[in-house]
Amino acid sequence: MLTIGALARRAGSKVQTIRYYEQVGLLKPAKRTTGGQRRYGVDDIARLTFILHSRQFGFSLDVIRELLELSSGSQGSCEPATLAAHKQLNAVERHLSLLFNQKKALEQMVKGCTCDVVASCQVLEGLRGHCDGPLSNEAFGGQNNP
Amino acid sequence: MLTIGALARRAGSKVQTIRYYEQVGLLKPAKRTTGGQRRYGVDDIARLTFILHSRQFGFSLDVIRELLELSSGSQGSCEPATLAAHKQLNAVERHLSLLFNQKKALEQMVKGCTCDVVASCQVLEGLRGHCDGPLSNEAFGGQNNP
DNA sequence: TCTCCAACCTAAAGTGACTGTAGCTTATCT
DNA sequence: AGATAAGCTACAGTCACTTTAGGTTGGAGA
Repeated sequence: MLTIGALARRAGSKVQTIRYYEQVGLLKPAKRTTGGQRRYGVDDIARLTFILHSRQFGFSLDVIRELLELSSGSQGSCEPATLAAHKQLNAVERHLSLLFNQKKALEQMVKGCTCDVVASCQVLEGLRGHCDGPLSNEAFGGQNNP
Repeated sequence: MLTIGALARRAGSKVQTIRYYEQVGLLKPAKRTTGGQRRYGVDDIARLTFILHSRQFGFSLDVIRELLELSSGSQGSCEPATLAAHKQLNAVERHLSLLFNQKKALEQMVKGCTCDVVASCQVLEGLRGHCDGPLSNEAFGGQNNP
């Protein structure tokens, strides 16, 4: 039986995060000592690990809730899981291309600025939007509603 | 003189966002009609545009506040701006590599899953962490404290 | 002039996924 | 028995908005 601190060290999370996951129903209410302290077993380690891994993949807590339920029964189709993974992959790819454009535009801005006074600073000019190059809106793929 | 709705359409933001930016002090309190409605001029368009552009680069509102102040005076060094841009570039690059690893791991997971039952689903297995491949923690570059 | 209604207003709460704080209690070690 | 690390709850704070509720204004058509 692990204390909450030991579980946190084991799984690589923070104590508060574990309490938070219990609070929002991702972890089942832990067993308690007579004094009211939480104690955890092997199942709890596995469940927390599942959640933390899923978070690293970027899944939302709501999706993780579904994945946990799916994973706990061993019967039935895994389609919801693969569907969620596909969706997440798409989201990550969209996010990636957005960030990549940010990176390119920032690089241009930083490279372009050889000045040292505000009046002619390429960075500030870029932010003002008085330029046609890769700093214009189009650099971001014209995504208004993400 | 533009209404808040016209300004929003012009600059490509939402009405609520404009009011929010005023509330947190990024936009100066707008002129008002006798009835209390906001009216905007050319300066306001420029300032809002600056903010929106900066947000597209991923700058936080606090940083944008500084950039605005810097930009409004034309004297002085632009070093704080280039410094902020460098920092932002670094942050974007870190974020990119994290996302790239997420993408690779998700692709592996999705590609690997040819099953259709929960018991042998590669996606769920990957989340459980019972595998050594690119789905393990190392796939994320071991970044615990970002 | 009257009426209508889209567009405006404020204040406050909600979002996601935690993190931090205050003030107290428990478990363990010596 | 006393010290103290680690635990507990409840609630506020973070960021950058978004949503909601309930009321008011401005301009256009009849």
